Amino acid sequence: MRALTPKGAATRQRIVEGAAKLIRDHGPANVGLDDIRAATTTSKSQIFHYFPDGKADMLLAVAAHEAELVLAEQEPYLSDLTSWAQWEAWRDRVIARYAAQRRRCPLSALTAQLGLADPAVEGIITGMYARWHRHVADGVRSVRPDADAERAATQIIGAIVGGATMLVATDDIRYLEIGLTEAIESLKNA
Amino acid sequence: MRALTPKGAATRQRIVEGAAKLIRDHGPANVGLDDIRAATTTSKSQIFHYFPDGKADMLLAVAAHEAELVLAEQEPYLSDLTSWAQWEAWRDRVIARYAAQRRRCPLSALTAQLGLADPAVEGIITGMYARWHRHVADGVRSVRPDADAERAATQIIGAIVGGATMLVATDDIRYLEIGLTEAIESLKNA
DNA sequence: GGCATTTTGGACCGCACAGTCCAATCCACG
DNA sequence: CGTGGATTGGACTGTGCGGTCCAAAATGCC
Repeated sequence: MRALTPKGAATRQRIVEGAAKLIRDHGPANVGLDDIRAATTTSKSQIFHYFPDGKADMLLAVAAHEAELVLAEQEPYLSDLTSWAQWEAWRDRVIARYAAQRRRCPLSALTAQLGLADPAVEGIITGMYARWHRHVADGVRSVRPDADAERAATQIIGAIVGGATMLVATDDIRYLEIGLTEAIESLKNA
Repeated sequence: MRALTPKGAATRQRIVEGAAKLIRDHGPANVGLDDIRAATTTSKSQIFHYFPDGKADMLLAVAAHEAELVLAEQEPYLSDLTSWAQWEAWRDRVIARYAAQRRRCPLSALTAQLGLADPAVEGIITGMYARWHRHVADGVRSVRPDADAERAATQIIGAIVGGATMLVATDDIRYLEIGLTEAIESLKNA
């Protein structure tokens, strides 16, 4: 891929963000290139110009964008889980975020839908979870040096993913609220 | 819908089960009517004969079938969580089951993919979760009469769903193992 | 056995949608 | 300015797939 002029880069960006939003709102299965074209005021040729391998190529960029978003949304807390107060601020931020987005959930769209077919997307997802896991495990170590940090991080992330999945499936936020709260609680009492 | 002769009922059943298996293996998005036709040695007209409203109609039957399966797999333990030994047997059964099916997961296919578009399928799913929740809450009450049974059941089911989702996404069983084990553990120490 | 109904086969239709192509325009740089 | 590459518009193509249709075979019923 040759150099991209500022204008080109902006167009590419507009496509990725527009597509990401559509996919979040309607699910990957219900979003066609024409929808993306319409929502981003671009033309077919632009999509294929910036994503030579077509839709799969673009979905890869969307996945990377969304994976970044999932972690970015949790900052600055996620990188600094060094006190119980920070842990609680993080938990509240996560819950508030998911309560707000409700079913438009980048995490669920990524994990449960985008990653299914394409191994490349799968790689992005596992990478995202690895980074997430590392942050949480670091946090565990700083408040509970004696605990099994890997195990605790696995439990906590599992609770969030379960909560997000149930939120999308049943529109009920309690699975996330209770699951995450209890996971942190059990860490405190370890 | 008029009466169905035994032969007709058998064909209908064959279609539902064949479709369910294909969907479990390849995901709803990657299964077409022709695949189902081929896998069940039926013809297009049979599918539309037994499911007049077409694919959506058939997916509804598949969803009901799979929802039944998810709960049936957990029996006889799920209906009789009256001692810690039963709880542990149930936990082991659930983990073994998911470890065996790995990514071919009826629960995830239902929750994260089938239910997205069709409100009728969504109803089946919420009904399934309601039944599941009731069983688990009953179990909690019988071993921990003092605990908040609704809250505990929510936590436990959330952990399983999270574990199943992560199993599909990353092929890692530990999210389920650890999540479910710790959720039950925290119930014991409540 | 004969009539009605259900069941089955498979050709056919139409559309949605990813992907192609080429000509028109914009822009950087000499 | 003028030239070449980047960018854009949009018509067009091919096809995969859900859905329709009708006629033939099997089955149930009296």
